Amino acid sequence: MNPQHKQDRRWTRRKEARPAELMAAALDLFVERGYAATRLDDVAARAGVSKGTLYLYFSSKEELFKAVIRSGIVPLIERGERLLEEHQGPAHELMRQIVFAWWESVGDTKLGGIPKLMFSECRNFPEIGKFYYDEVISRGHRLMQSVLETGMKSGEFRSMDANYAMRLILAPMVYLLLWRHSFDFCDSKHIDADRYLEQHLDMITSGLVPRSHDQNNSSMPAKVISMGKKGRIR
Amino acid sequence: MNPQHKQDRRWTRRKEARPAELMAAALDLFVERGYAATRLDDVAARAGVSKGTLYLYFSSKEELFKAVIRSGIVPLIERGERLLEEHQGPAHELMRQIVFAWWESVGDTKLGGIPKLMFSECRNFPEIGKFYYDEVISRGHRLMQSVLETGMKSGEFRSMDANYAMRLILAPMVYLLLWRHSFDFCDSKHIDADRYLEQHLDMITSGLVPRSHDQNNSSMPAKVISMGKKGRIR
DNA sequence: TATATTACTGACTGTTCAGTCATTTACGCA
DNA sequence: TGCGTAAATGACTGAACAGTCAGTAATATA
Repeated sequence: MNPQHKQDRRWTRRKEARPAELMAAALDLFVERGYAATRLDDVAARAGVSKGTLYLYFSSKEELFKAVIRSGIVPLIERGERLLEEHQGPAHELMRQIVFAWWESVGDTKLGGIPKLMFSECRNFPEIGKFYYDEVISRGHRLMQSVLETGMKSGEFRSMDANYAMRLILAPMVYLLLWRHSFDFCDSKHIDADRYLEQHLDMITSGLVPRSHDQNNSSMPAKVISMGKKGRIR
Repeated sequence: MNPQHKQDRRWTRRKEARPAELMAAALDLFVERGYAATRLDDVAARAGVSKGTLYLYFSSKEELFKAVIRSGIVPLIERGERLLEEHQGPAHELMRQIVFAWWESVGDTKLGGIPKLMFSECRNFPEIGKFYYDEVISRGHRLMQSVLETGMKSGEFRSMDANYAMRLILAPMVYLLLWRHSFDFCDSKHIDADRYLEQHLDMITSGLVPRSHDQNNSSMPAKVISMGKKGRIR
């Protein structure tokens, strides 16, 4: 009836929605192809606008990239920090909670592509790299290190260098993410993330070596193993 | 005296040496800037030739990239496999040996940039990614998994899923490499690789939880910790 | 020393793509 | 209903760069 029906219009004004849509499209493509190989024409097309419109909202490709990173991760790290503040009870429980919460909200999500992107591009964009390091990585590090230190103080964990331990616990988690976004497509044995994380938690708490009475064996006690030629455990 | 002295020549013929020099230059620049951001003019310049010469030896940028990857890693994985064949004695010793040999010959070397490169680019070059996966990653995986299975059979390690354990042991190693080639420059606390690897070996063998008599504590036994809500240890 | 061969050069081409801007279209408001 | 303005367009520009090739200079051979 109405000759000016919505369908007739070549486009509509949607000032409010554009930035978020453009950022979502950009995240998809950056993750899929990497920064350099992503064309802004494609980003615009996926967001349903023309390239000119993109430039109304972002002044350059680099600014768009920054915005994507910023908006993707700020809320997440804050959530982790809240978990730490509010937690009561044993440290290993908190650790477990953080590991799986992180996987559900980042790893198993589109956002999981951001760390991969940052690892790939941070040398080409040191400024963004520094931003990501300060706002995400270092805060994540501090978070996990606090958990460990709490556990060591209470005697729940044996005492060791918390800085290195923190890195060794986070490494397999981040590595899983990177793997998913790079070589997973080659891998015939697809990794079950829950099982991987479960076994990770198990290994770092129990170690590879059998507990004293678990079964007979010819192995040396753990202490000796850890004191090889370069033994440096302070 | 001699008017045709070597210094007077604009260039000399060095057919044999060119490919290796070009590949070395390319490795440097690919690692430093990534694949897309590396210009072939710069590669040629660093190798002391013109771009035309580069094309005498490599038919395209992608072919050059492949050649760099291929020549860098083939010898290394073979060395690891030889270690496994020849080894006598406890598995943890072999593991230790592999970890540090790998670090010395790859991690602490220009070659250490290759894994970073491959993680960054393998989605853009699936063919090269597949090649790298088949020739390097899967062989590395098989190697470490054999070590673990040997140790489990002898009772030196407690039995668990060797595929996942293998990944969890390799992850912090590769992660260290990736870190070095990306965020390390942001990090005020530079990681001491030996110490990191040492603590890694220690943690996976001994775990975080204190041994029975180490000290009093309020922690739960390790078995309980590993059997949380999603317990899936087969 | 003269000639043939080929490693090497570097200016050139064609393409791709970030970023621009004159024009067109939607829409709030009088 | 028409007018002003702001949103959106898409053809265009200029720079960067992979890949080419006609020409040049080093070296082998005679």
